[in-house]
Amino acid sequence: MMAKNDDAPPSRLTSKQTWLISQASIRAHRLLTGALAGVNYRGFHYRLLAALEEFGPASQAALGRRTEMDRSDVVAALNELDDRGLVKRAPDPRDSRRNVVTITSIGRAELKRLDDILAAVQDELLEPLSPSERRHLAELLARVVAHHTAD
Amino acid sequence: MMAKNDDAPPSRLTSKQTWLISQASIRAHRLLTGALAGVNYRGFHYRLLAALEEFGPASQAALGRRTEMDRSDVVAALNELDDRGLVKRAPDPRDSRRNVVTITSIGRAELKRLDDILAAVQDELLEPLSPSERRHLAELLARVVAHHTAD
DNA sequence: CAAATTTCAGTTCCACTGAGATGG
DNA sequence: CCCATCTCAGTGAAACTGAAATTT
Repeated sequence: MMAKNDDAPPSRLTSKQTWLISQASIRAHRLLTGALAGVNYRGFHYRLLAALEEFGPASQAALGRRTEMDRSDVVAALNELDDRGLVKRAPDPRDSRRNVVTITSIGRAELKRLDDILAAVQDELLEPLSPSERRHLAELLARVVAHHTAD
Repeated sequence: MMAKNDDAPPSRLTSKQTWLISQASIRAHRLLTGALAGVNYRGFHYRLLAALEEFGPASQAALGRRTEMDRSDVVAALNELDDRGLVKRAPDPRDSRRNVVTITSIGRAELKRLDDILAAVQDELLEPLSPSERRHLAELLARVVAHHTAD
């Protein structure tokens, strides 16, 4: 007997906004991790570099809060960035419990390179949408996210 | 020294659609798993019941394809549904490699109950959006997802 | 003494892989 | 012989937990 098309998901799922968001997120995640893996980075590397470049030197605990990473994972990720010379760690003279983490000039250059790569990912993800539709999507999502974000 | 607000994510992230989608997906996932956990279900239970109710009795392999679940996980999830009397498994008389899985009347009743719960979740997730905005969001996401879905 | 930071080691959860048994 | 199915056991990654050491 011929193989039927037995891989279509049930319409109960496909009609739900939660499902659409989840599917879109899976696709976005794939594009993103794929693009970063191509240049030997992971998402949290970018998040850490972005936080350091925007807010300046910070403790590891503060970086964890900003990037929503676990304290243990921050340690490991910073080890890797340190090994590549993208960040520097130094003891905080004002609070010796802390390390002050600073982005290096190499780190800034790499961040710029990653910016370009991620911009291309945004473009690829939203290819079927017009510029105004992309803005509208972002605005709607931002309102949903803000509404469910506790302060 | 006063604690600064050191938990805001970098704008490099918050401005990216991939980030917004991912954040929205995390929120949606939380609402969904929370609501289902409240009545002792998991997402894949609903997906399996929905597939069975829409497409009729199916083999476990086919269910795995439809619900995008791993073959191993389908086995475990069906064991649970079977234990609760929501599905029945019987050997396929036409192909004895297969089990034919059928939803029971109890299963249908439970699916209805879950439908109501999930409808409430959609509503809660999209609370800040008007009906027409919700439709627009769904339409934009559907186009993005379709574009990145291989046939 | 209570709280915060860095770090390591261990746990838990999930998705997936491999392989055996059965059968088409 | 090759492929599909069901099942279980095991692997590996990711996020988190606990606790120790240090300092505020």
